Amino acid sequence: MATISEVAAKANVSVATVSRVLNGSCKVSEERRRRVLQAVEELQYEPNLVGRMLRKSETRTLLVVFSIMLPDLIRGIKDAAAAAGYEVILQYSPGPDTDASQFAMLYRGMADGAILPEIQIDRTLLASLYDHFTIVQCGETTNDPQAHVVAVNNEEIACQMTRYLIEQGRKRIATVGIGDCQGNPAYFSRERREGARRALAEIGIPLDRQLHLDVQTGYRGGAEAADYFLSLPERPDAIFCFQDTVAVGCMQSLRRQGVAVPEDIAVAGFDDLEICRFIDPPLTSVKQPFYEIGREAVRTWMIIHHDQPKRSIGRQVRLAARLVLRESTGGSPVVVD
Amino acid sequence: MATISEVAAKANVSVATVSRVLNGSCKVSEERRRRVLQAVEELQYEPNLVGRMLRKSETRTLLVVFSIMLPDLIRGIKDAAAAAGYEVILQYSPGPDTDASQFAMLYRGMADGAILPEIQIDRTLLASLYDHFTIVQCGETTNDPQAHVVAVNNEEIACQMTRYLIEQGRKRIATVGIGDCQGNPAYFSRERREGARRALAEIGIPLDRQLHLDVQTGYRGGAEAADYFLSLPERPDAIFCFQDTVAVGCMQSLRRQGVAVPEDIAVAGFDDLEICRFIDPPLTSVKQPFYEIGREAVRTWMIIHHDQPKRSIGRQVRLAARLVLRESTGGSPVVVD
DNA sequence: CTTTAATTTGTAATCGATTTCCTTCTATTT
DNA sequence: AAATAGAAGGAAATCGATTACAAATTAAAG
Repeated sequence: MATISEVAAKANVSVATVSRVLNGSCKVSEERRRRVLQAVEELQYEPNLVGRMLRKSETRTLLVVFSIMLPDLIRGIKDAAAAAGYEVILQYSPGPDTDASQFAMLYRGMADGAILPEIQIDRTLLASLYDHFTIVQCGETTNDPQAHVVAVNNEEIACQMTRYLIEQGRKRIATVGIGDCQGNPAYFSRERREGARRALAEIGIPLDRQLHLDVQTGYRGGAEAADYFLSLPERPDAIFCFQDTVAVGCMQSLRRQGVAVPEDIAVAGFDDLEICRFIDPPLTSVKQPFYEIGREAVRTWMIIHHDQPKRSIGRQVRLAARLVLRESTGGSPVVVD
Repeated sequence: MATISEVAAKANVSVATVSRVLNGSCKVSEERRRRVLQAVEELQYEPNLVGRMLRKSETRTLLVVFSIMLPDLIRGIKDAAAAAGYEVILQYSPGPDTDASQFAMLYRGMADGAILPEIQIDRTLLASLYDHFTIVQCGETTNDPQAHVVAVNNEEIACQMTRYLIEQGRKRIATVGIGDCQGNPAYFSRERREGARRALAEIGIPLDRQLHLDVQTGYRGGAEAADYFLSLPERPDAIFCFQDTVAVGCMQSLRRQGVAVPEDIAVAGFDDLEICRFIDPPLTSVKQPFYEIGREAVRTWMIIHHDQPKRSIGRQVRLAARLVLRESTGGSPVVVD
């Protein structure tokens, strides 16, 4: 790989001139500019990012730590970052709790800040990240007024979904949320459950503790939830899972035990992953605008990073989601806006 | 974030001494070492990777460009990289063809080399990558003897799967491979198809061109394949898809059109993703040892990078896969080693 | 008690880029 | 033709770490 001095030597100019040609400060004569560009071409020169980062004390790189792969969200992040001249580096953090090791890139100066999509993380660790860097969370929410969050309006859309289930004649409506290792529900689960509670309250049904539990993310968690509900003396007639993978696992376990979906128990999910259309019965879900969430998260990051005095009020963006109705909840399949 | 000079100032030593304490060259007096470690502790100092990379002209970072998310594979890569003292940065490259922009990190000096899991990529681009960097491919294969590849023995295991389908009484066995935008099949598809061909040849059935096609990766490709097969005058009685997502899409389309799986048509997949156990009927598949593939890919990278003269013979590692038999192919569900 | 060897420590160069500062050159004005 | 303003380009500092080399200190040997 060629360096700037090799380009300078080949073009017979100083390194300063090469840098000026490539970075726009346009006080370079046409003749020299041509020579430089030709040398760049011939040597296939690409400026070394490490050198630039060091000199500028800025990496122009965003760290994205994700726990579940949402292609549209990643695309939204990448597109918005590219538009702002930033690189993106991804870190995969499996498991319900994200630990400090995932942020080594941040602490060691390889990124200017981070976007945390759908990440559950210890409050203390999160606070220390906020102290040192610009951090934007998305998907997962929080009640911390200083946090920067981009997410859908969980409570509202969960309320709508629950109302829809009620319209379909369901009365014993269960919910399955996502919890971390210690069994604390994710904050988005609380919001969604609150929406469900509100819809039930509207028709005078109080919250039945038995019908609401939190599991770990993934198919297995859904299967466990189904087994639990089937063990109850009074089974639910609808199960609203706060993630599609959980709903898929739930449906599988119900079917295996001879329970018909949606006839005996309706099942709804959340996220509207592609799999929803490809399982049997197709799964009713909540479509999150993942691409827009990713894009907004980066825009928010840019705003905070450039304009914001440290540790002021958090910026919280809520986007609209919509119901996607399919066969798993009975009724006729439509998309409700 | 503190720098090495701040640590040096606080400990009242030179920066060289701080570096020596932290990098092991152990000729530092106990007294000074203690002072340095205390300053490091108090300032929460973490060496800046950008500075280190520049000085050492080495990033100790691997770029991983992936097109489909395989958690175990990523874990295998991360674990092996960490064991060798390397960082990993992920890049997501959706779509069937990976273009040069995904490798900017490499060309701009942010990584020493790359691992390419399940990546389909233009030969010319790949060759130019091999010219400049240490590259290891995994999952996807190639017939280039200079390439470094870690993968399962596709032909052998596909042959076994096809034999199993034949044992189950199937005779018209179709295959669905993965192709890129131009319709060229991925190399792993060719290998798997050759295995299927061999198994059919063993019982005297010649290859029927009509029964073998390539689609784009994902559920939709599988649905398209199913539609095509159902349009044939003589339908197949088994469909062997070379990716699980394709098989899932295929089954959905078959079911929607009233075709019973496995009674009318058996379906088998490849990869043994978690979803296989959670759809109905559970999907027979080929279990790839993804964690080991990731680990071997990194080990291979290290060997090539440190020992190898440029552009010598490629290192090709083949690992064993095994059949996972479930209801989608009839028969009794078992795992065959 | 000196001389020499061994060990520890600090100074300064280095990696590749950007940018400040200063010099050189050209063009304009009087 | 001289004076001055303005433009263009080069030399050198800078970012944060590592490390070769030189200097300083200590230990060992005579």
